[in-house]
Amino acid sequence: MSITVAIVEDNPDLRLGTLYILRAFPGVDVVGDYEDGEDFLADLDRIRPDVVLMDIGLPGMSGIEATREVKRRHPRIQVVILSVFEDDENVFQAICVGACGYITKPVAPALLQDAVEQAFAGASPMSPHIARKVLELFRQFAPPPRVDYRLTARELDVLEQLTHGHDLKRIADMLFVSPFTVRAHVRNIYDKLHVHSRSEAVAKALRERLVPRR
Amino acid sequence: MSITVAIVEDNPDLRLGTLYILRAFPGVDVVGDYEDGEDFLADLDRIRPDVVLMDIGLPGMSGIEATREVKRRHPRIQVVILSVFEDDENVFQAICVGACGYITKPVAPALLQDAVEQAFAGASPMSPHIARKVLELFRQFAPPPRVDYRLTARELDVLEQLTHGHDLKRIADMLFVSPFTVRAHVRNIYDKLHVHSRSEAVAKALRERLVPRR
DNA sequence: TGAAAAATAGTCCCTTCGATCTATTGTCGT
DNA sequence: ACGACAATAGATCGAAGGGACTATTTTTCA
Repeated sequence: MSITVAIVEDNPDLRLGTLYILRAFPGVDVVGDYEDGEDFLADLDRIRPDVVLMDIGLPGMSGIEATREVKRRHPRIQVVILSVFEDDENVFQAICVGACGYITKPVAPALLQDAVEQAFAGASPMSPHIARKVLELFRQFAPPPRVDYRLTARELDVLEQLTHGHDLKRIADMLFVSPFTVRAHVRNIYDKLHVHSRSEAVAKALRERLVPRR
Repeated sequence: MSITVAIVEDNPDLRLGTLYILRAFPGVDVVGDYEDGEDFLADLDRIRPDVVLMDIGLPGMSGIEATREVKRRHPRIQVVILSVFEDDENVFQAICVGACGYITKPVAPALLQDAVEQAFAGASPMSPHIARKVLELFRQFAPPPRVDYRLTARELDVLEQLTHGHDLKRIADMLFVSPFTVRAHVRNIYDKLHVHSRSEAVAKALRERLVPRR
């Protein structure tokens, strides 16, 4: 039983090159090659490949959007991004829409075979440079070594309300205290965070995860 | 100029095996091998390797803890985890303490050389299975898909400055325009984001990643 | 059981902000 | 060449915020 693969790549040379390279490998069966996302998605339900090799820079819909649609319709299909782009935004988007791998072009033939097999086996083929980007992005979202500003529980209550954009009066109402009290807490928060305005405090609270993100 | 490498691995066979394998490669210079984290850290300031190959399951302090200390003292040192563990928790911890790569043992000699060179070059050597785990972990922390509020480039400039806590005058100075102009942009931002205060706009910008988080 | 810390409430003064306007210039796409 | 939109600049007014204070009550904890 071969691994069925579809290729989505607008550059004819790259598309055909990839096609012929994969044909050389036993165990891999290319069931379709497409020059844009629309054509591919029109065929998707019929061909149902195990693995999709997806370019990002396509005419019409982008490879990111096409990937989103693939995963929406067939979550078990493994999509590997093959792209010249390696900027944070594309990597981030690719992960978020459900790509299982990300390789920068050009791809050596042996790596291409590895990528298909790894993707099919439930692993993630990924270029080392991309992996680094993923790690860096990850650290942005993971709980960072949080600094202890010695905020009291009440101060954290107030700070969280500040991040919801409420003014002193509204916060006072929600916490059942006087606006003067809230103001006092806010002042203490400013001192402890070493900031001088509401927006700076809110930014620090969110960037350093002093309060829940949502 | 060789890449200097330190090895931390308690199993003598694996440690010496790794050592001798790396010795076979020109361009790589093993400057120390250690059987636990404490010994390694005692030598760290003296040997200052470019790359550390770190086991996780060590006697005494774990490789995770040792990695945290390495990155605290020398942030530019690249630590690659070599471990038999591939559970979510170890992968997660390794990333959080600053490891730049994660490879599961046993490691083929050629991969070992690649790993050292990639780590030194600012990339991240990572086994495909680990990469998959990282992607899955990433999606657990992934923020919601970014909404397009149709903010203009200039409005995004202003919004980003707001998240740094600056007031209108300072932002005006930095963007070389009048405070009135900044004020106008801020108003348009409020309209588009459907918010009514500075802190609410800042919170929305950071929570929904409309501006870089750091 | 005290002292320290936190939470509470208040005043005064000045600055900044937010809402609502008008208006000119520049740029992009059809 | 025109319309739509963006960027720029400005006025006015009341509301809210921020700095610098004081002061009482409650909680915590050694």
